[in-house]
Amino acid sequence: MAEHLLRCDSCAVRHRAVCGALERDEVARLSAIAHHKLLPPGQVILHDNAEMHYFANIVSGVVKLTKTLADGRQQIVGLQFASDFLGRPFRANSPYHAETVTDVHLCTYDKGQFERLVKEIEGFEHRLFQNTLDELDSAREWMLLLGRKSAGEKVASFLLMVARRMESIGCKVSDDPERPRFNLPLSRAEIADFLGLTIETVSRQISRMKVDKIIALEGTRTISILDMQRLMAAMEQERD
Amino acid sequence: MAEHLLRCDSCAVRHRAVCGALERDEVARLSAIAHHKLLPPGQVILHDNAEMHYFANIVSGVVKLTKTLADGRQQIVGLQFASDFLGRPFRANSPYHAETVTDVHLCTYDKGQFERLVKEIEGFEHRLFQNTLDELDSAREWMLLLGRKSAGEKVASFLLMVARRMESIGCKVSDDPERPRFNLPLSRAEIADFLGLTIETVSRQISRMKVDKIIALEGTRTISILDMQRLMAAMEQERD
DNA sequence: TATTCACCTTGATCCGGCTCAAATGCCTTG
DNA sequence: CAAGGCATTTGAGCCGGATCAAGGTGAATA
Repeated sequence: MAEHLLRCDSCAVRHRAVCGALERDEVARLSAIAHHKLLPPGQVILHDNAEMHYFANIVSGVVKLTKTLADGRQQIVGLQFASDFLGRPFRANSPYHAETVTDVHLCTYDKGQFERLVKEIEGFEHRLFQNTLDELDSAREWMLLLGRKSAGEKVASFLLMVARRMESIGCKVSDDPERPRFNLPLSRAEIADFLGLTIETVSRQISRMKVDKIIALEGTRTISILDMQRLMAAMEQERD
Repeated sequence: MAEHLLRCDSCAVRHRAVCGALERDEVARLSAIAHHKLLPPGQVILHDNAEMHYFANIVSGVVKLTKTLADGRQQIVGLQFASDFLGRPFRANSPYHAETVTDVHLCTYDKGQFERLVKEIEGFEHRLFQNTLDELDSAREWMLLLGRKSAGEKVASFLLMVARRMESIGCKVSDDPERPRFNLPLSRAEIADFLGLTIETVSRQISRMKVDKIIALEGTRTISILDMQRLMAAMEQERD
């Protein structure tokens, strides 16, 4: 656990991610109890059902939430990006496992202190609640994907989701909105675990999209979307 | 829409399902704004992305939440039983479709009045928040099932989930905890949509469990679990 | 430059669950 | 009780994605 602990002094901008509706002095109160942690890839943040001792904002990097069956089959049940919140207010533990996917910069808060602030600051819990509703929406969106989409549709949906997320946190490599270019944060194995597929199937679908000139690869992690129209068509839209 | 509207006068017990931590007089305030609705099976409660005009407690019956792809493939993303809450506080609309599965008795609240009460009553929003965290946990549990479990494991998990839910709301038919007996609220088609399978596969798995003497059927909807041990083994446990 | 090792791709084969088709309940209505 | 109509079961065959098995690639180390 080679974690660096730094004083949090100047990340108020990031704190707004959790508490956008809060007043300036309330953000300051949050900053006052925050510490920073820098974690390498593959670091376990939270063991299955273990007690959680802190909350955190992701300042940069990607965290995966996973669930695993007794025989080792694994499913990624959530992906958290910069500005996402990590932790379950007023719950002792969580029924899943959280692990860094890339280098991750966390802004952490002691559980007790944080929960006290949540109670004291008007509208704070409301905001966390709305965050959780968003997470629930994404989870259900992903249930539709897992239950009903083909391998090709799954991979297309995944690439679009990552492109959108990377765009929104300013991690895109290119500037052309019609031809996004970005670094995949996940390995093929992790993509497979997210989509309910095998590594081989993911690889084959990506290769096919490359042959079809829908995407281009540089190395294995940098992806350019060449034909947004066809990528979106490959995803199969929702009705209504 | 053959809906019956009744005055809600004596369902304070049910209201506690939403607001268990509330004081007696606060429950009374909730009762004061409540109306009852009786809906037949197959009734749409909420269209995809439509605006929602009310909140509701389910007093009895089962409601399914579904998402559908453009070509008609459907996935059930949530099942709500008696005492569950329906609606998204402070959200205008929902990205899914809600429909009755059985006869459903709803205790409904006008959106505006309800949200006013949520703001006024100390701890009410907190409780709704915790409910939503539970829903998020179930959704993620189901993602593991959809992405990584085999057909047999899916059906076993489903039967156990329904048995547990029916038990907890007092809808069991038999009293032997080792040999639960209950009426399946869902058709084979709905089970398939819940598990990401086809009708035929669901039917075959159920038939196999019948042959294996793990369960017994009376008609097509009444199920007895004969061998809880083997049913739980068939489900494949989670690690940790 | 060579070596290693982890990750990724590609090929060949297999199989679980899907599709298509038909038969069998089971409830409803006359 | 018969007839009709839906839900469910059962069968036969197929196919998408899994599995098994080599290769290829690229970054880190020697």
